Amino acid sequence: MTAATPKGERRRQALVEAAAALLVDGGFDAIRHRAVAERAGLPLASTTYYFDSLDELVTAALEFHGNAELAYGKARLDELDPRECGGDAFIELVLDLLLGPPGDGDAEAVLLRYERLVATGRRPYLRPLMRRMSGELHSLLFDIFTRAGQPVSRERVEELIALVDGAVVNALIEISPDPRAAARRMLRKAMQPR
Amino acid sequence: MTAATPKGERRRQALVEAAAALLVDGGFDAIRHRAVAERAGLPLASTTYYFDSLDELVTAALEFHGNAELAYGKARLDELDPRECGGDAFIELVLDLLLGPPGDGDAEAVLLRYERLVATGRRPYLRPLMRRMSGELHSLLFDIFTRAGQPVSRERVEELIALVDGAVVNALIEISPDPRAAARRMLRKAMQPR
DNA sequence: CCCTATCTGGTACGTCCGTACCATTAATTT
DNA sequence: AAATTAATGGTACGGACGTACCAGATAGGG
Repeated sequence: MTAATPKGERRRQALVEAAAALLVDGGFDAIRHRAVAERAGLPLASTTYYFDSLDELVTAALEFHGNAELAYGKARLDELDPRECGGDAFIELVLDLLLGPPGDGDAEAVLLRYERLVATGRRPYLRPLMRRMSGELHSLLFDIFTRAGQPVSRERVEELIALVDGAVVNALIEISPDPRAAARRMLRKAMQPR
Repeated sequence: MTAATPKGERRRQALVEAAAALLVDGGFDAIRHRAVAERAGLPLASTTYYFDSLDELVTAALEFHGNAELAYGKARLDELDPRECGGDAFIELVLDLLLGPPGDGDAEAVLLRYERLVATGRRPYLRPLMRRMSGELHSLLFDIFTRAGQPVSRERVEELIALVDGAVVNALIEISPDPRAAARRMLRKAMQPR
Protein backbone atom coordinates (compact mmCIF):
# COMPACT_ATOMS: atom_id res chain seq x y z
CA MET A 1 0.00 0.00 0.00
CA THR A 2 1.25 3.48 -0.79
CA ALA A 3 0.41 6.68 1.00
CA ALA A 4 -2.02 9.17 -0.52
CA THR A 5 -1.35 12.12 1.74
CA PRO A 6 1.83 14.15 2.33
CA LYS A 7 1.73 13.36 6.01
CA GLY A 8 1.12 9.74 5.24
CA GLU A 9 4.07 9.76 2.90
CA ARG A 10 6.28 11.16 5.64
CA ARG A 11 5.13 8.47 8.02
CA ARG A 12 5.77 5.80 5.50
CA GLN A 13 9.22 7.13 4.87
CA ALA A 14 9.96 7.20 8.60
CA LEU A 15 9.12 3.52 8.73
CA VAL A 16 11.42 2.76 5.82
CA GLU A 17 14.27 4.61 7.47
CA ALA A 18 13.69 2.89 10.77
CA ALA A 19 13.70 -0.46 9.00
CA ALA A 20 16.93 0.41 7.19
CA ALA A 21 18.55 1.38 10.47
CA LEU A 22 17.52 -1.94 11.97
CA LEU A 23 18.89 -3.69 8.91
CA VAL A 24 22.28 -2.10 9.47
CA ASP A 25 22.30 -2.88 13.17
CA GLY A 26 21.01 -6.39 13.24
CA GLY A 27 20.57 -7.80 9.76
CA PHE A 28 17.43 -8.93 8.01
CA ASP A 29 16.00 -10.75 10.98
CA ALA A 30 15.98 -7.54 12.98
CA ILE A 31 13.30 -6.05 10.74
CA ARG A 32 10.07 -6.87 12.54
CA HIS A 33 6.84 -4.97 12.70
CA ARG A 34 7.14 -4.10 16.35
CA ALA A 35 10.81 -3.16 16.21
CA VAL A 36 10.31 -0.93 13.18
CA ALA A 37 7.31 0.81 14.72
CA GLU A 38 9.09 1.43 18.00
CA ARG A 39 12.20 2.77 16.28
CA ALA A 40 10.09 5.14 14.20
CA GLY A 41 8.06 6.20 17.20
CA LEU A 42 4.86 5.04 15.55
CA PRO A 43 2.22 2.54 16.54
CA LEU A 44 2.46 -1.05 15.47
CA ALA A 45 -0.49 -0.89 13.14
CA SER A 46 1.14 1.78 11.00
CA THR A 47 3.54 -0.83 9.70
CA THR A 48 0.77 -3.03 8.42
CA TYR A 49 -1.14 -0.09 7.10
CA TYR A 50 1.62 1.10 4.78
CA PHE A 51 3.13 -2.27 3.93
CA ASP A 52 1.08 -5.25 2.90
CA SER A 53 3.61 -7.68 4.31
CA LEU A 54 6.90 -7.81 6.09
CA ASP A 55 8.67 -8.73 2.88
CA GLU A 56 7.53 -5.46 1.38
CA LEU A 57 8.98 -3.60 4.32
CA VAL A 58 12.25 -5.49 4.05
CA THR A 59 12.46 -4.74 0.36
CA ALA A 60 11.86 -1.04 0.93
CA ALA A 61 14.50 -0.94 3.65
CA LEU A 62 17.06 -2.68 1.48
CA GLU A 63 16.33 -0.36 -1.40
CA PHE A 64 16.67 2.70 0.81
CA HIS A 65 19.96 1.56 2.23
CA GLY A 66 21.29 0.47 -1.15
CA ASN A 67 20.47 3.80 -2.72
CA ALA A 68 22.25 5.58 0.09
CA GLU A 69 25.31 3.46 -0.51
CA LEU A 70 25.21 4.12 -4.23
CA ALA A 71 24.81 7.83 -3.66
CA TYR A 72 27.87 7.74 -1.47
CA GLY A 73 29.77 5.97 -4.23
CA LYS A 74 28.70 8.49 -6.84
CA ALA A 75 29.79 11.33 -4.60
CA ARG A 76 33.18 9.76 -4.24
CA LEU A 77 33.41 9.41 -8.02
CA ASP A 78 32.50 13.04 -8.58
CA GLU A 79 35.08 14.39 -6.19
CA LEU A 80 37.77 12.12 -7.51
CA ASP A 81 40.96 13.93 -8.43
CA PRO A 82 42.84 11.87 -11.03
CA ARG A 83 46.15 13.24 -9.83
CA GLU A 84 45.63 11.91 -6.35
CA CYS A 85 44.97 8.29 -7.00
CA GLY A 86 48.31 6.72 -6.64
CA GLY A 87 48.38 3.14 -5.44
CA ASP A 88 47.40 3.15 -1.78
CA ALA A 89 44.92 5.98 -1.88
CA PHE A 90 43.19 4.36 -4.80
CA ILE A 91 42.98 1.03 -3.07
CA GLU A 92 41.37 2.67 -0.06
CA LEU A 93 38.88 4.30 -2.38
CA VAL A 94 37.89 0.97 -3.85
CA LEU A 95 37.58 -0.49 -0.37
CA ASP A 96 35.38 2.42 0.65
CA LEU A 97 33.05 1.67 -2.22
CA LEU A 98 32.88 -2.04 -1.56
CA LEU A 99 32.91 -2.08 2.23
CA GLY A 100 31.76 1.40 3.13
CA PRO A 101 33.93 4.05 4.73
CA PRO A 102 36.15 2.75 7.50
CA GLY A 103 34.93 3.20 11.05
CA ASP A 104 34.69 1.68 14.47
CA GLY A 105 31.92 -0.75 13.76
CA ASP A 106 33.91 -1.87 10.77
CA ALA A 107 33.36 -5.58 10.93
CA GLU A 108 29.75 -5.02 11.90
CA ALA A 109 29.06 -2.74 8.96
CA VAL A 110 30.88 -4.91 6.48
CA LEU A 111 28.97 -7.92 7.63
CA LEU A 112 25.73 -6.48 6.35
CA ARG A 113 26.79 -6.27 2.75
CA TYR A 114 27.66 -9.93 2.71
CA GLU A 115 24.73 -10.98 4.77
CA ARG A 116 22.65 -9.32 2.11
CA LEU A 117 24.23 -11.30 -0.67
CA VAL A 118 23.81 -14.58 1.11
CA ALA A 119 20.38 -13.84 2.48
CA THR A 120 19.26 -13.19 -1.07
CA GLY A 121 19.89 -16.86 -1.66
CA ARG A 122 16.99 -17.70 0.61
CA ARG A 123 14.81 -14.73 -0.33
CA PRO A 124 14.26 -14.86 -4.06
CA TYR A 125 11.99 -11.84 -3.93
CA LEU A 126 15.05 -9.70 -3.26
CA ARG A 127 16.92 -10.83 -6.35
CA PRO A 128 15.71 -8.23 -8.85
CA LEU A 129 16.55 -5.44 -6.44
CA MET A 130 19.92 -6.90 -5.57
CA ARG A 131 20.77 -7.39 -9.21
CA ARG A 132 20.02 -3.78 -10.00
CA MET A 133 22.09 -2.45 -7.13
CA SER A 134 24.93 -4.80 -7.78
CA GLY A 135 24.98 -3.78 -11.43
CA GLU A 136 25.14 -0.12 -10.53
CA LEU A 137 27.99 -0.76 -8.15
CA HIS A 138 29.92 -2.58 -10.84
CA SER A 139 29.43 0.30 -13.24
CA LEU A 140 30.50 2.73 -10.58
CA LEU A 141 33.73 0.85 -10.00
CA PHE A 142 34.32 0.61 -13.72
CA ASP A 143 33.97 4.36 -14.03
CA ILE A 144 36.27 4.96 -11.13
CA PHE A 145 39.00 2.78 -12.52
CA THR A 146 38.70 4.53 -15.83
CA ARG A 147 38.68 8.01 -14.32
CA ALA A 148 41.70 7.15 -12.24
CA GLY A 149 43.70 6.32 -15.31
CA GLN A 150 43.70 2.60 -14.67
CA PRO A 151 41.26 1.40 -17.31
CA VAL A 152 40.10 -2.17 -16.84
CA SER A 153 37.72 -4.51 -18.54
CA ARG A 154 34.36 -5.21 -16.97
CA GLU A 155 35.55 -8.75 -16.50
CA ARG A 156 38.50 -7.53 -14.50
CA VAL A 157 36.17 -5.49 -12.31
CA GLU A 158 34.16 -8.58 -11.53
CA GLU A 159 37.34 -10.43 -10.73
CA LEU A 160 38.52 -7.79 -8.30
CA ILE A 161 35.13 -7.59 -6.63
CA ALA A 162 35.09 -11.34 -6.22
CA LEU A 163 38.53 -11.20 -4.69
CA VAL A 164 37.50 -8.60 -2.16
CA ASP A 165 34.25 -10.34 -1.35
CA GLY A 166 35.95 -13.66 -0.87
CA ALA A 167 38.60 -12.14 1.36
CA VAL A 168 35.95 -10.51 3.49
CA VAL A 169 33.80 -13.58 3.93
CA ASN A 170 36.77 -15.62 4.97
CA ALA A 171 37.91 -12.97 7.41
CA LEU A 172 34.61 -13.04 9.27
CA ILE A 173 35.52 -16.17 11.17
CA GLU A 174 38.66 -14.74 12.76
CA ILE A 175 38.65 -14.19 16.50
CA SER A 176 38.64 -10.45 16.00
CA PRO A 177 37.68 -10.04 12.37
CA ASP A 178 39.33 -7.31 10.32
CA PRO A 179 37.77 -7.85 6.91
CA ARG A 180 39.03 -4.57 5.56
CA ALA A 181 42.64 -5.50 6.21
CA ALA A 182 42.16 -8.87 4.56
CA ALA A 183 40.57 -7.29 1.53
CA ARG A 184 43.31 -4.69 1.33
CA ARG A 185 45.98 -7.35 1.30
CA MET A 186 44.33 -9.23 -1.55
CA LEU A 187 43.60 -6.15 -3.57
CA ARG A 188 47.13 -4.84 -3.26
CA LYS A 189 48.57 -8.08 -4.50
CA ALA A 190 46.15 -8.32 -7.40
CA MET A 191 46.73 -4.77 -8.54
CA GLN A 192 50.46 -4.54 -8.28
CA PRO A 193 51.99 -4.19 -11.75
CA ARG A 194 53.54 -7.32 -13.07
CA MET B 1 24.95 -32.57 28.77
CA THR B 2 26.50 -35.75 27.39
CA ALA B 3 25.00 -39.22 27.33
CA ALA B 4 26.16 -41.86 29.80
CA THR B 5 24.58 -44.89 28.22
CA PRO B 6 25.14 -46.51 24.80
CA LYS B 7 21.51 -46.13 23.90
CA GLY B 8 21.60 -42.55 25.11
CA GLU B 9 24.63 -41.93 22.95
CA ARG B 10 22.80 -43.27 19.93
CA ARG B 11 19.84 -41.04 20.63
CA ARG B 12 22.06 -38.03 21.01
CA GLN B 13 23.78 -38.82 17.75
CA ALA B 14 20.43 -39.16 16.00
CA LEU B 15 19.59 -35.66 17.15
CA VAL B 16 22.89 -34.29 15.86
CA GLU B 17 22.33 -35.89 12.49
CA ALA B 18 18.79 -34.61 12.27
CA ALA B 19 20.03 -31.14 13.11
CA ALA B 20 22.74 -31.37 10.47
CA ALA B 21 20.18 -32.42 7.89
CA LEU B 22 18.04 -29.44 8.80
CA LEU B 23 21.09 -27.23 8.53
CA VAL B 24 21.67 -28.37 4.98
CA ASP B 25 18.05 -27.98 4.00
CA GLY B 26 17.17 -24.70 5.57
CA GLY B 27 20.19 -23.03 7.13
CA PHE B 28 20.86 -22.17 10.73
CA ASP B 29 17.40 -20.87 11.45
CA ALA B 30 15.91 -24.22 10.58
CA ILE B 31 17.54 -25.84 13.59
CA ARG B 32 14.84 -25.66 16.24
CA HIS B 33 14.03 -27.99 19.07
CA ARG B 34 10.76 -29.17 17.68
CA ALA B 35 12.02 -29.60 14.13
CA VAL B 36 15.06 -31.57 15.23
CA ALA B 37 13.02 -33.82 17.45
CA GLU B 38 10.46 -34.53 14.78
CA ARG B 39 13.11 -35.26 12.16
CA ALA B 40 14.85 -37.67 14.50
CA GLY B 41 11.55 -39.28 15.50
CA LEU B 42 12.13 -38.40 19.13
CA PRO B 43 10.13 -36.43 21.64
CA LEU B 44 10.72 -32.73 22.08
CA ALA B 45 12.18 -33.08 25.54
CA SER B 46 15.03 -35.25 24.30
CA THR B 47 16.57 -32.21 22.65
CA THR B 48 16.76 -30.29 25.89
CA TYR B 49 17.88 -33.35 27.78
CA TYR B 50 20.99 -33.90 25.68
CA PHE B 51 21.77 -30.29 24.82
CA ASP B 52 21.81 -27.53 27.36
CA SER B 53 20.82 -24.93 24.81
CA LEU B 54 19.99 -24.54 21.18
CA ASP B 55 23.41 -23.08 20.50
CA GLU B 56 24.98 -26.30 21.68
CA LEU B 57 22.81 -28.24 19.28
CA VAL B 58 23.69 -25.88 16.43
CA THR B 59 27.38 -26.23 17.19
CA ALA B 60 27.17 -30.01 17.22
CA ALA B 61 25.31 -30.02 13.92
CA LEU B 62 27.83 -27.74 12.27
CA GLU B 63 30.71 -29.84 13.53
CA PHE B 64 29.09 -33.03 12.27
CA HIS B 65 28.47 -31.60 8.84
CA GLY B 66 31.90 -30.00 8.66
CA ASN B 67 33.63 -33.23 9.53
CA ALA B 68 31.68 -35.04 6.85
CA GLU B 69 32.79 -32.46 4.33
CA LEU B 70 36.40 -32.74 5.39
CA ALA B 71 36.26 -36.51 5.24
CA TYR B 72 34.97 -36.22 1.71
CA GLY B 73 37.87 -33.94 0.87
CA LYS B 74 40.41 -36.29 2.34
CA ALA B 75 38.96 -39.17 0.39
CA ARG B 76 39.32 -37.19 -2.80
CA LEU B 77 42.92 -36.43 -1.91
CA ASP B 78 43.73 -40.07 -1.26
CA GLU B 79 42.30 -41.31 -4.53
CA LEU B 80 43.98 -38.56 -6.50
CA ASP B 81 45.93 -39.81 -9.46
CA PRO B 82 48.63 -37.25 -10.31
CA ARG B 83 48.56 -38.26 -13.96
CA GLU B 84 44.94 -37.39 -14.32
CA CYS B 85 44.88 -33.87 -13.15
CA GLY B 86 45.19 -31.90 -16.27
CA GLY B 87 43.58 -28.48 -16.30
CA ASP B 88 39.84 -28.97 -16.38
CA ALA B 89 39.65 -32.10 -14.26
CA PHE B 90 41.77 -30.45 -11.65
CA ILE B 91 39.59 -27.37 -11.59
CA GLU B 92 36.53 -29.51 -11.07
CA LEU B 93 38.29 -31.23 -8.20
CA VAL B 94 39.00 -27.92 -6.50
CA LEU B 95 35.39 -26.89 -7.03
CA ASP B 96 34.22 -30.16 -5.51
CA LEU B 97 36.25 -29.43 -2.40
CA LEU B 98 35.06 -25.88 -2.04
CA LEU B 99 31.45 -26.22 -3.15
CA GLY B 100 30.78 -29.87 -2.62
CA PRO B 101 30.16 -32.37 -5.41
CA PRO B 102 27.92 -31.08 -8.18
CA GLY B 103 24.30 -32.07 -8.06
CA ASP B 104 20.76 -30.96 -8.59
CA GLY B 105 20.38 -28.84 -5.51
CA ASP B 106 23.60 -27.17 -6.48
CA ALA B 107 22.78 -23.61 -5.62
CA GLU B 108 21.00 -24.72 -2.50
CA ALA B 109 23.92 -26.78 -1.23
CA VAL B 110 26.49 -24.15 -2.08
CA LEU B 111 24.46 -21.57 -0.27
CA LEU B 112 25.00 -23.30 3.03
CA ARG B 113 28.76 -22.99 3.01
CA TYR B 114 28.52 -19.26 2.56
CA GLU B 115 25.65 -18.83 4.88
CA ARG B 116 27.85 -20.49 7.46
CA LEU B 117 30.66 -18.04 6.92
CA VAL B 118 28.41 -15.04 7.15
CA ALA B 119 26.29 -16.38 9.99
CA THR B 120 29.46 -16.82 11.97
CA GLY B 121 29.72 -13.06 11.90
CA ARG B 122 26.66 -12.85 14.13
CA ARG B 123 27.37 -15.96 16.17
CA PRO B 124 30.77 -15.54 17.78
CA TYR B 125 30.44 -18.85 19.58
CA LEU B 126 30.89 -20.61 16.25
CA ARG B 127 34.19 -18.93 15.46
CA PRO B 128 36.61 -21.42 17.04
CA LEU B 129 34.92 -24.28 15.26
CA MET B 130 34.78 -22.46 11.96
CA ARG B 131 38.42 -21.50 12.22
CA ARG B 132 39.46 -25.07 12.78
CA MET B 133 37.43 -26.40 9.86
CA SER B 134 38.51 -23.60 7.57
CA GLY B 135 42.15 -24.25 8.45
CA GLU B 136 41.82 -27.93 7.67
CA LEU B 137 40.22 -27.15 4.34
CA HIS B 138 43.05 -24.82 3.43
CA SER B 139 45.62 -27.47 4.27
CA LEU B 140 43.70 -30.00 2.26
CA LEU B 141 43.74 -27.76 -0.79
CA PHE B 142 47.41 -27.04 -0.28
CA ASP B 143 48.14 -30.77 -0.25
CA ILE B 144 46.05 -31.34 -3.33
CA PHE B 145 47.81 -28.68 -5.33
CA THR B 146 51.14 -30.11 -4.28
CA ARG B 147 50.16 -33.68 -5.04
CA ALA B 148 48.83 -32.64 -8.40
CA GLY B 149 52.19 -31.23 -9.37
CA GLN B 150 51.06 -27.63 -9.20
CA PRO B 151 52.78 -26.50 -6.02
CA VAL B 152 51.53 -23.20 -4.66
CA SER B 153 52.21 -21.03 -1.68
CA ARG B 154 49.74 -20.98 1.17
CA GLU B 155 49.12 -17.37 0.26
CA ARG B 156 48.16 -18.37 -3.25
CA VAL B 157 45.73 -20.92 -1.85
CA GLU B 158 44.03 -18.24 0.18
CA GLU B 159 43.86 -16.07 -2.89
CA LEU B 160 42.21 -18.76 -4.97
CA ILE B 161 39.76 -19.59 -2.22
CA ALA B 162 38.83 -15.95 -1.92
CA LEU B 163 38.31 -15.76 -5.65
CA VAL B 164 35.98 -18.74 -5.64
CA ASP B 165 34.11 -17.56 -2.57
CA GLY B 166 33.65 -14.10 -3.99
CA ALA B 167 32.44 -15.46 -7.29
CA VAL B 168 29.92 -17.63 -5.52
CA VAL B 169 28.49 -14.94 -3.29
CA ASN B 170 28.03 -12.65 -6.22
CA ALA B 171 26.36 -15.37 -8.24
CA LEU B 172 23.71 -15.92 -5.59
CA ILE B 173 21.72 -12.91 -6.69
CA GLU B 174 21.22 -14.06 -10.27
CA ILE B 175 17.71 -14.99 -11.34
CA SER B 176 18.69 -18.63 -11.56
CA PRO B 177 21.98 -18.78 -9.71
CA ASP B 178 24.74 -21.04 -10.99
CA PRO B 179 27.49 -20.38 -8.48
CA ARG B 180 29.56 -23.29 -9.66
CA ALA B 181 29.77 -21.95 -13.18
CA ALA B 182 30.76 -18.53 -11.92
CA ALA B 183 33.45 -19.99 -9.71
CA ARG B 184 34.72 -22.15 -12.55
CA ARG B 185 35.11 -19.17 -14.81
CA MET B 186 37.11 -17.23 -12.25
CA LEU B 187 39.27 -20.17 -11.32
CA ARG B 188 40.08 -21.00 -14.89
CA LYS B 189 41.21 -17.50 -15.58
CA ALA B 190 43.30 -17.29 -12.45
CA MET B 191 45.02 -20.58 -13.05
CA GLN B 192 45.75 -20.34 -16.72
CA PRO B 193 49.52 -20.16 -17.29
CA ARG B 194 50.77 -16.73 -18.06
C1' DC C 1 -21.00 22.93 6.19
C1' DC C 2 -20.95 17.79 5.67
C1' DC C 3 -19.50 13.56 3.64
C1' DT C 4 -16.23 10.41 2.24
C1' DA C 5 -11.76 8.56 1.85
C1' DT C 6 -7.61 8.37 4.37
C1' DC C 7 -5.33 7.61 8.36
C1' DT C 8 -4.65 6.36 13.39
C1' DG C 9 -3.71 3.42 17.17
C1' DG C 10 -5.19 0.28 20.63
C1' DT C 11 -6.19 -4.47 21.00
C1' DA C 12 -6.65 -9.28 20.12
C1' DC C 13 -6.02 -13.90 17.81
C1' DG C 14 -3.49 -17.84 16.56
C1' DT C 15 1.04 -19.73 16.05
C1' DC C 16 5.55 -20.88 17.04
C1' DC C 17 9.34 -20.63 19.87
C1' DG C 18 12.96 -21.87 23.90
C1' DT C 19 12.82 -23.81 27.94
C1' DA C 20 11.23 -25.86 32.28
C1' DC C 21 8.78 -29.27 35.02
C1' DC C 22 7.84 -33.86 36.64
C1' DA C 23 5.83 -38.26 37.13
C1' DT C 24 7.16 -42.50 35.05
C1' DT C 25 10.18 -46.06 33.21
C1' DA C 26 14.61 -48.23 32.20
C1' DA C 27 19.22 -49.18 33.22
C1' DT C 28 23.09 -49.58 36.23
C1' DT C 29 25.31 -50.12 40.59
C1' DT C 30 25.59 -51.85 45.26
C1' DA D 1 16.66 -57.34 45.22
C1' DA D 2 17.10 -52.86 46.54
C1' DA D 3 18.76 -48.41 45.67
C1' DT D 4 20.52 -45.08 42.80
C1' DT D 5 21.20 -42.93 38.62
C1' DA D 6 19.93 -42.07 33.67
C1' DA D 7 16.57 -41.48 30.38
C1' DT D 8 11.83 -40.67 28.75
C1' DG D 9 7.99 -38.11 27.13
C1' DG D 10 3.82 -35.60 27.90
C1' DT D 11 2.63 -31.05 29.16
C1' DA D 12 2.76 -26.24 30.28
C1' DC D 13 4.44 -21.41 30.66
C1' DG D 14 5.70 -16.99 29.12
C1' DG D 15 7.07 -14.39 25.36
C1' DA D 16 7.52 -12.83 20.56
C1' DC D 17 5.84 -12.79 16.26
C1' DG D 18 2.78 -11.69 11.78
C1' DT D 19 -1.35 -10.18 10.93
C1' DA D 20 -6.24 -8.82 11.37
C1' DC D 21 -9.84 -5.95 13.21
C1' DC D 22 -12.29 -1.76 14.15
C1' DA D 23 -13.87 2.34 16.58
C1' DG D 24 -12.38 6.82 16.39
C1' DA D 25 -9.79 10.94 14.42
C1' DT D 26 -8.51 13.73 10.55
C1' DA D 27 -8.62 16.01 6.37
C1' DG D 28 -10.09 17.50 1.39
C1' DG D 29 -13.66 18.12 -2.01
C1' DG D 30 -18.73 19.07 -2.80
